[in-house]
Amino acid sequence: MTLNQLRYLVAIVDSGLNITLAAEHVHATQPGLSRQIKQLEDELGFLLFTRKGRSLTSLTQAGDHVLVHARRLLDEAGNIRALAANQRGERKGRLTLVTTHTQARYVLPAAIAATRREFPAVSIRLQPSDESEILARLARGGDELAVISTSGAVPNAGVAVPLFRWRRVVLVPSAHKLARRDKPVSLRELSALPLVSYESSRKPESSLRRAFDAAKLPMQLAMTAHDADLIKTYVRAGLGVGILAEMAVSPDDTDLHALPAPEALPECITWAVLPRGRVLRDFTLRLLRELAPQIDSIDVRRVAAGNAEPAWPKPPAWEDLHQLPA
Amino acid sequence: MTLNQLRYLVAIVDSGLNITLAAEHVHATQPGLSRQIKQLEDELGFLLFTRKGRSLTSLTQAGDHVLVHARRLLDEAGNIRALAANQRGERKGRLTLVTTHTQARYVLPAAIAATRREFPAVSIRLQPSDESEILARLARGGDELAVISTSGAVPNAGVAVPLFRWRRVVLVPSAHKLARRDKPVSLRELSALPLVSYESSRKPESSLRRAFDAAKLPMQLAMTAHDADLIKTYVRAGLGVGILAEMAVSPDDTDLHALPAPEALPECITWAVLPRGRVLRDFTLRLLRELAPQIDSIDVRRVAAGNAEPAWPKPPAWEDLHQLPA
DNA sequence: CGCGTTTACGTCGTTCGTAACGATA
DNA sequence: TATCGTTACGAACGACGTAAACGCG
Repeated sequence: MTLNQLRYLVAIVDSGLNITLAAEHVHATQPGLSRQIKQLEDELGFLLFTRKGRSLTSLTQAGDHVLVHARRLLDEAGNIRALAANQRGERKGRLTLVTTHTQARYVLPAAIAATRREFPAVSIRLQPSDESEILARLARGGDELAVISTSGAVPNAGVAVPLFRWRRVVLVPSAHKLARRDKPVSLRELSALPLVSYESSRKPESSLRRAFDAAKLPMQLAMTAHDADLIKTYVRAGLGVGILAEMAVSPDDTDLHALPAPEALPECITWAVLPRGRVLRDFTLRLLRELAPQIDSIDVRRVAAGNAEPAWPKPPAWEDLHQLPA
Repeated sequence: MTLNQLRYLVAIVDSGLNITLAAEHVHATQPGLSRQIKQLEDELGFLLFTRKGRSLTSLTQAGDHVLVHARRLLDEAGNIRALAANQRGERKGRLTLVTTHTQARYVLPAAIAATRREFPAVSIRLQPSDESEILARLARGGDELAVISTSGAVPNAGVAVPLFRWRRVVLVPSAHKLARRDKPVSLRELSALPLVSYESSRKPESSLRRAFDAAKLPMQLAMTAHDADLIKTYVRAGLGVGILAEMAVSPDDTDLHALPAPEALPECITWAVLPRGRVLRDFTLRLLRELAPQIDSIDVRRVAAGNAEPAWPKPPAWEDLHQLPA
């Protein structure tokens, strides 16, 4: 059993049992992987894969168990390497962060820019992903950091660090009658209007939907999109009233008007989620500090390593974080 | 970075920074270890050890961090090997269990004998250890299983499985006046007598001591020992009244008489403590089943692997477990 | 026939043990 | 001088890549 054999094992699984593809991912040749897997199977004394003819069809049950431990083992190897890179002040590396479109488009750019200014040699890859897939991806390993929002609840995966609080806004074209309102919009008023919002609002557990349900009011979803820009576009087109995150309205949107959402729509929190037990590179911490200045980096390291229980300060409101610089 | 390099690293640390000694432990030569460590240091880019002249004086701070992850990594490698051994029905192996004298002498023999009958090729090593050191040893890894007692509280290390409940007995020579008593002994009566008990009774947190403190009665410890047999010997010699675990009285002790301890002395629980996240060999589970028939082996596997929260049945009383066979 | 896996073969690198050397208390 | 770590050397093994063969759709 060698580190490489285990690396090959997970590479093959992560490549959908295609050894040739896996070989490219690990920068090796296909026969090399085939042989190492066979040797590993010989050593362990049972088959890791079920085979049909010459190709792999699935993991055996035992192989599945081995895989779990192999991933953890390789995680620790990665931790040692990260530790070492930090120790010798290595300033280059890769930072994969998986998040939703709104975060990627409106929240992260400034923070990423600042991080890259300090670590120009770090290659940052942004992995846009569906709400539901993000935490699964993180659990599978490979990604360093997820940024997601919830309506208050702590995400139950990895180590969740609360970054900031934010509210929704009601977005209408400047010509819309609501644009000339000074008193807040009520949920009842919204109920009468066609709404344009995020795809996730379709889910029954969505906090938007739950707010309407709680008030026993119907909700008319005219259309949904994954993407705040699309929502704006359709609001401009007069398709309906936009409901979206306050971070997504920019001063450039002069043809649109944003109103505070009804109180009945709960405040949301944006979280950074780190894989549990992972050693963070310095630049990851740097990015985190940029996103949430109130967080102590030492604490993050301790909690992420599993050496302390989380006790985070209450996250500031997005508005407060971004009023001064604007 | 290879598995061997990390193995050598922990071997050297566990051998007190003596490379020659470590080399014997891992069945390799001393120059081999020296070189591999040097290569590892080269690859990581910093020193793992501080050196004075040619010999190692301590781990560097970074080395200490690496060590933590190296141990976890090797644990996972061990898990894979254990998994494989189970999978192919391997019936030989090693089971190191660390425990106190009373457990080793009076509780474990029957269970170990039964396990060895089923797994004759398994070499079981019993590691007697001080109460306080047991959990530390377990955390350091290497041992598969600890068996310890508490007065109710769940040991806060690894995965604790409650095996059985037991009470203390008051042990006197047959000629002692207490031997002809039929009503229970009170704490007040004991308070007037010189006691012979376990070494651990000297600690302020000992449940024996706390019982006396709670009753505001003085406690006279005539002598203490680690060892139930020694306690019996000194009880025979008339040094005082023995206070010991009910498991430690055997029917052969015809010259001694055991009375139930006062109600004020709380019931104790004997626990099996498993390292968290470890894959258990079949024979380890077999031993556990022998010690605590009420425990479901599948549950133990799940909880030990960290895939479930513990929900153990209430452990039976030692007396009930052993009345029928006796 | 093309895709993907296995088998065959030769090379290169690496690890390891033996043995000699060096430093230290 | 005994103990422990480092350096030197040579042998053996093992991993890897190239190239060709094999099955399956």
